[in-house]
Formats: sequence, structure tokens, C-alpha cells
Amino acid sequence: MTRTSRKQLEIQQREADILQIARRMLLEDGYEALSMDKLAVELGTAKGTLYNHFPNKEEIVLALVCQAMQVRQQMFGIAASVSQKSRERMMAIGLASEHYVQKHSEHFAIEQFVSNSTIRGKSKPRRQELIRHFELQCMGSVAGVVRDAIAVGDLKLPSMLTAEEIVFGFWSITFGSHVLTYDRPGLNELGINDAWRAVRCHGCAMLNGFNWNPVMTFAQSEAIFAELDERLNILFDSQS
Amino acid sequence: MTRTSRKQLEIQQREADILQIARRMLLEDGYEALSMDKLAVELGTAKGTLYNHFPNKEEIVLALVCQAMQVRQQMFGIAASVSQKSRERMMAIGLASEHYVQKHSEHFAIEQFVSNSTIRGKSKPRRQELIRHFELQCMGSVAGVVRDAIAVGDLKLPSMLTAEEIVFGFWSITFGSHVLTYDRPGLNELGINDAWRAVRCHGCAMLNGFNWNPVMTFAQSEAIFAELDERLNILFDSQS
DNA sequence: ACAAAAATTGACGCTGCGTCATAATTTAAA
DNA sequence: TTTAAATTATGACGCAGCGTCAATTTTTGT
Repeated sequence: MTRTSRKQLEIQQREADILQIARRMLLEDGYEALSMDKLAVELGTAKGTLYNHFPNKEEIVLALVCQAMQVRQQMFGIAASVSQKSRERMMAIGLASEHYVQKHSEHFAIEQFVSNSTIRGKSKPRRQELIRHFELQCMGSVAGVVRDAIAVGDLKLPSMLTAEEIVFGFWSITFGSHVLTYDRPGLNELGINDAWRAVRCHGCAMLNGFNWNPVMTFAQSEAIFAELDERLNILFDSQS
Repeated sequence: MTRTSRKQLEIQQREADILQIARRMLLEDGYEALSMDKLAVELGTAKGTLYNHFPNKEEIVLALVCQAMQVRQQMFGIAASVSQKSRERMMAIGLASEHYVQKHSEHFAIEQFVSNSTIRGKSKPRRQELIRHFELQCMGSVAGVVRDAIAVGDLKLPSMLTAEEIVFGFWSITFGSHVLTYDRPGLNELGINDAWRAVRCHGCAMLNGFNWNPVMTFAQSEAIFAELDERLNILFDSQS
């Protein structure tokens, strides 16, 4: 019994090691630099052993993406419950996303690898579902806030849109801005001094444009963001 | 003289052929499927000849990206001049972007390959500058509209933001939504029935949130979008 | 203790990128 | 037209990476 579990643990531990090393390689030198041969050498085993854990290179990357999305999803969940007021909850989720990109950029960067590439198709359905699951949960967190806002009367759903389509808009602007900010070199030299604050302002403008109560100025919005940020930092720190 | 130019033309023609074939390969089967060997076979020359035209694989992709961005930039330029009213010009650029993704998806898809990848670094500075140039021109088209709007009094620039940061917000939402729409499978099954219209609504909400005159309802906005779309289609068609 | 099952190994086949010495072709001058 | 120099074309080669598999070692269960 003790021997079984020892071997089991050894294998589990190695899986974690593999992911750790793979993540470092990816972040240091990009997707091309992730080599199964080198990974095996660094792990201290033969290459064949790697393939007992993952059927191919893509699955390793996908596993890392799963880890990343899980972190994100947890942060979204926390953010969605940081306040009672629907608009503040929405803002908090935006902040969580910002926080995720800035303080967990190792995860965010890895999410990016998969969004474009041919990686998706080569993985087992199992992992695809998992990723979809986390995506759905993130979507769900935000959609919940929207529905609550409608129920409470803070937001009147435009006849043209579903609640999910409202979410999609905010998803787009945060996703878009974070991708642009993260891997576009030299936005600063284009007159974009503080992309993060700019996006918060745009989010505020959009919320105002939907008449999401309480409507507020950018200055008021920034003050609330500051408060929320403090509260979130405490929650996030206590989490990890 | 005739013989020189004949050889010259033959070489130019081949460069176009290379790009044509490479584009098809990329679109059909993704980045991994772009093989220099196969490309040479299909071109009907030896592999070495390819390397007389492009120093490496990445340069080919970058060349395709340049073509793509040039198309986009031209469409933006046309859109920015389709109306006198600043808000309509802004909407037109959004439409142009939508049009670009939908009707020139072969170019849009190729832009995506380069945004993440390790491709960027491996190319000659010359090509990097060219890409930056087109990016600047697109940015410039939109920033021009914003500045005009401010000058005319349609928009009051918030004290917190620069004109370029305003552009950045709209860039983010269009870029983000188009990437999400294009390569996220099954948005429809998430309750997002018409992502395109949703984004137009969000854009409208954002413009309203900035008090960009004339403020309008989503329904009014859609009507104007329809008009603009007609006008743009004529212009775009006559262009190509 | 021992046989069956599971895990490990690393050489092997294959594909792909980029190079380079050699060959073919084009250009330009005599 | 002839011919030498310059340009262009060729494809075999070196190298690296992915995934496989038969042979070997280790673990498990009896």
C-alpha cells in the first residue's frame, strides 16, 4: 500500500514538474523553444517517459492553459462577490482581469499561445471540454452580474441584446485591450500613456451608455476602482 | 533591354506566386502546414530559389501580413471620409473593420498569425517598419476623426484621456470582438446570437457614454449603420 | 518468490529548415 | 558573334525536433 502510493505520488509529482519546466521554457523563449527533447533532459528522464504523461506537445500546452484559466476563473468568482452593487461588481471583474494580466502574466501569456494557433485541434476532447468549462464559468460569473442588475433594476436590458451579448461587449474590450497592451510593443510612443486607466474609462463610458445605475463620471469611477482594488487585493492575497 | 525586363518580370511574378501559394497553405491548414519544401514543389522550383526571394519562412508570413494591413489601412481611409459628421465617420470605421473581417477574412486570418508568435523577431527591420507604418496609418485615420470631433465640438475630450487613448478604447473593442468572433468556436451556443450587431451596440453605447454628438438610441444607430454600409459597399467595390 | 503488469529507455524513422558548392543561365563588353 | 563575369537555380547535406516501439527494468499482486 505504501509502495503503491509512493509510485503514484512520484508520477503525480513528475507531471507537475513537467508543467513547471514547460511553462518556464514557453515564457522564456516562446512556443518554438518548447522542445520535448530538452524538456526530457531537464526533467532527467528519457523522452519516452514524457509521452506516458502527455500524448503530444500540444497537450502540455493545453494543460498549462487549463491551469491558467482556472486561476482566472477563481479571480472572477471572487470579484463578482466583492460588492452588493451590480455596477461595482461589474467594475470589480474588470479589475480582476487587469490584475490577472499584471500579476499573473505567466498565466495570461500562456493563454495567448493557444488562442491563435493550431494547438487547439490536436488535443484530446477531454481537455477541450475542460477549457470550455472554465470559459463558461467566467462567462457565467459576468452574466450573473448582468442578470442581477436587470433584476434589481440597475440596468434595463436593451431590446436588441441578450444578457450574454452584453457580457460579450465587456469581454471584447477587456480581452482586446489586454492583448494589445501585453504584446504590442511601444503603445506608449503612440500617445497612449496609461492604457489600463484608459480602458477603465472606456468601461465606465460603456456602462454609462447602457444607463447602468448609478451613472457616474470618470473621476467618481476611478475613486470606486481604487476602493475595489484595495478590497480585491486583500481577497486575492489571502487566496494564494 | 527586352530580355532584362523579361527576367525581372519573371522574378517579380514568382514572388507574387510564392505569396499566393503560401497564403493558401496558411489558410487551409494553419501555420505548421506552411512548409518550404512543399511550397517549392508547388511552385515548381528548387527550394534554394525560394531563399533568393525570402531569407526565411517568417519573412514570407510577414510579407503576407503587410499585404493584409495595407488592405485594411485603405479601407479605414475610405471609411473615414465617407461622411462629414464625426460620429458617423467613427461608425464607418467600425463598419470597415467588420467588413474587413467578414469579406477579407483571408487577410484578417493572416494578421492573427503574427500577433502572438515568435514570428515577429525573426524578420528584417525593413519589414517591421512597414508593418508599424500601416499600423500607424490606421491609428492615424481614427485619431484624425477624434481630433476633428473635438475641434467641431461633437466631443469634449475628458480631462483624463488623450485623443489616442480614446482611439485605443475603440481599437480594443473592435479588435477584441473580432478576434473572439473569428476564432472562438460556438459563441452562438453561449447566447450570443449576433456578435456583430452586439458590438455595434456596444460601440454606440460607448460613444453615448462619451457624449459624442449626436447621442442616439441603438435603433437609430442601426439605421445609420445600414445607410453607411450601403455607401461603403459601393466605395469598397469600386476600389477593388 | 515469482509471474504478470506497468513504466522506462533511447535508438530510429520521418519531416522540416536553411546552407552551400556546383551547375545553368543571363548580362555586358569586346 | 564570342566570351568572360555576374546572376540565378539546384538539390544533397547537416542539423534539430516530434513521436514510436521493441527491448529492458521496475513495480505490483499473489
